[in-house]
Amino acid sequence: MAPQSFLVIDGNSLAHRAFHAIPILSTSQGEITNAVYGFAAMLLKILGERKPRMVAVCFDRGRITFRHGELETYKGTRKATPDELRPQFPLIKEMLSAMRIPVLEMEGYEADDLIGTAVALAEKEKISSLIVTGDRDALQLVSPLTTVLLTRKGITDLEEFDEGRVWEKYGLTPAQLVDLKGLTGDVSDNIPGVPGIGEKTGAKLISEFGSLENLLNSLDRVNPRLAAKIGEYADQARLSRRLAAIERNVPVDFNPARCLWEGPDYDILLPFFSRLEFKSLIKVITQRAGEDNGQAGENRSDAGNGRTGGTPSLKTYRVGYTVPENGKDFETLQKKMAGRRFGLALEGSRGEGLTAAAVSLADGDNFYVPAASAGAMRFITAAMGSPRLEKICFNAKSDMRLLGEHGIGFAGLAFDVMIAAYLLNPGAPNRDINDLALEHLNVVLPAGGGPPGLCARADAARRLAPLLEEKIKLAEMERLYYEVENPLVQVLADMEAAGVKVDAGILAEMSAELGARIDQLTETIYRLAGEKFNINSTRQLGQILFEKLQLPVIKKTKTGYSTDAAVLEELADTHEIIRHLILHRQLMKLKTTYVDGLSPLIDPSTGLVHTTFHQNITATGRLSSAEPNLQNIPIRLEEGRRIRKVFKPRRDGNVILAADYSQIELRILAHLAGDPVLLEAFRENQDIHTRTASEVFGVAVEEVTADMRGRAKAVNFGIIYGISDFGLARDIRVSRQEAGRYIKNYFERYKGARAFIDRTISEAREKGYVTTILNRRRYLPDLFSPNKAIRNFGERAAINTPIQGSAADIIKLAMVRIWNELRKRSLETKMVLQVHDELIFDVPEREIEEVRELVRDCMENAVRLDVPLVVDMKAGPNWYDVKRI
DNA sequence: GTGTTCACG
DNA sequence: ACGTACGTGAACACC
Repeated sequence: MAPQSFLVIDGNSLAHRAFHAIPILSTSQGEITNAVYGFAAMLLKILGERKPRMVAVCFDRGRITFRHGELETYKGTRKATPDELRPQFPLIKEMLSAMRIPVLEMEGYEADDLIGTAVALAEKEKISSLIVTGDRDALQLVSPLTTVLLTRKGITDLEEFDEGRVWEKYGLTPAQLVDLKGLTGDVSDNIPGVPGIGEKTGAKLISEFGSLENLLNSLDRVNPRLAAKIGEYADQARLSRRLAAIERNVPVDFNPARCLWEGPDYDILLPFFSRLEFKSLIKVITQRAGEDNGQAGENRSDAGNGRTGGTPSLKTYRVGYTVPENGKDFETLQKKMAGRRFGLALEGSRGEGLTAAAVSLADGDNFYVPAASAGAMRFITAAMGSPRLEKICFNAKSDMRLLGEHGIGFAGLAFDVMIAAYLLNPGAPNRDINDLALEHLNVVLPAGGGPPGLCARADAARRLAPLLEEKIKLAEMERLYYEVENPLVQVLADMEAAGVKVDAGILAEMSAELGARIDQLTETIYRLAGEKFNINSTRQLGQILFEKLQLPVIKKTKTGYSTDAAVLEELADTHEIIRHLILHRQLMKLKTTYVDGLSPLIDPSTGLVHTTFHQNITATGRLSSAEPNLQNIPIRLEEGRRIRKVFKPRRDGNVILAADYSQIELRILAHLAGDPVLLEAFRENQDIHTRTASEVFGVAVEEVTADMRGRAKAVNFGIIYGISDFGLARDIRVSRQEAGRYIKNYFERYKGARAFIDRTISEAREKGYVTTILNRRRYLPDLFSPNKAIRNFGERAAINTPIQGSAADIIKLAMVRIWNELRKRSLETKMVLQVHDELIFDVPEREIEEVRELVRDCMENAVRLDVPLVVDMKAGPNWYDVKRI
């Protein structure tokens, strides 16, 4: 775009386009923001690419415009603005104000007319303009100085029209487009035109006669049938032309110079984006501001003094700091730190190791300690290891792991800001410390490390802690925080650091064997298909199965044929190829994900794999595991279960101990629901699925068959997930009616469960969130969605979360107690994995009995419920060959 | 980056 | 009339 340039945006058009192009997004509090997001994203993209000197956004104002004076039914067929979009207009205007972009609107005029007027004024001053809209009518404004960007689909696909492009596309000049509209009318604006004349005929006529008026005056030269029709509707055509013509002379007090754009007011825009949770846009603008800033670290004054190029600078957060250099400095610092909580931030990475530490004692009283000298390392080691020195961190576990690589211990975690923010809203997208500082402290932390960056982060952590602590207190999550989540940080750090031994030799054998079998299957599949293709490509596979081989289509995905396991299962009898495909899929999964996926993650010097446990990911309070994910190692099918053979104790003389809670989620349901039948079943330690079968099918416990028990088991799971007859039917392959009867019977026998579900949902609607037994909280904005499917989803989550989340509370509490107990007794046993309801230990044989009892005690007595908690124990030479003990 | 599939509790 | 069990992470294909 030329330097002297004016960007004019049709705000209504862009808002509608954004609304339809972006799926419904909402903040964690349920405010719908998709149009604001799409609008902002488009705007930022265009501003970044075109770098205009002036910007304005035009909006329609008032339902009745001057055009209604000409034609009452003008735009009479327009649909009302959707309910989800309407409240987003004020937000869009708020955003524009923060962007410091003027909004033009005027009673009785449409955005188009204001745009026409704005570019007309610009043209008078020889200023070039770029119009952004989704409305093709704007093409009539194209001129040597004015181009139009039309949105095509999505929010990034734009088509640029100058005079040449208009001619190419329509064979008409921009001005003639208005005449064309006079003939053809416009369905969407309810402009009549001449009935029976469409785009093709109309364009031919206008191009031949030059204008509508010329055509109407020369009807004798048109073929008679057409001429008669046009003659009959001549007045209507003239009216239509007037309606279609964009007004370029709106009496508006405006000139382009008023639209000089000096860039956003970041102090307003960033908190605004933060409030709407536009994390990605915050990234975009902070980055852009940084680039435009030129030399980092300097704040230029911005507004008012003429432009020197680029956007005004972002006010980044600057903190003072000192760099201790000699033994005396460290001594002074150490004294200063005594008895005070301090913010801590570490710099470095796995591999390069610790490079620096920052300590924040008070506003402006920060210290940057490069980890280069022996003196610095002595200081760091002493400070980190002292439990009396209370640390405030953001993601302390990663600090602990980093220090651990240098053999430096960590103690005295007073507060982890990341974990606290997670507890306050586990459903929110994970925030890094930059986001939290922006949201709660209203400051933008400097990007990058070094003294300013690291000290600012230590400082931010220190300042964030009391704010989040207060919120934790208000939400009554102090016990959950201080007795569970905060101590768990250290526990998880130790588990990760300990790692699990993996037998690389067995892994290599498995890889070779699986590879050979997969190759054989591949050959067979190619032969049966009659050609080679990529079996892993669902698209290519779909073509082979459903087009070439003409197998019946069972299910479609939104992009094509579904070929998932359920579909293949159903096709098993229709073609020999299917059973080979099923096996191929299964073996491929094992080889790529578990066998070959695991190998590169083994530390070659120790033979250990170190997963990362994420404590701030799930919406329910569970942990997750990644790189590698050791929480989804196969067990259900024997073929996959064998993978577990490679996980073994770290040394000869140790064994793997696995302790898992028996039916913990159903026990929690019994407790929460207070259902008499469930309570009795668990108090008498009955087989719960058999008991459920007996209740649902109305037979004595002794009469329950294996099949009945299997169905009852599915019903029990269904209850925990927020059952539907459809889902249950699909799972156990009975008719939907049949499934419906099971559910009905269930709730008749388990009235407490029914009451629990109803009570939980209505309470969730009232409060906007649900809670677990340790008062963990999950907000459920989905409950208030206008979309029924989404609302149902929210209701199922409302039922499931107290159950799944309470189970997470309980095992986390048990982990903390076990870790403390192992330590207190100086046992060598290491806790190495947690798999939601199961803990895995690496235990020296001599400790096995003591550890078994210790673990059982801590797990079974982690909390007191109205039903007993029961733990099953297994031990063996690897994770596969474990036997009950 | 998104969609599909599939492994676990 | 619609879309359907809850919660995750990883590999692959394809844009």
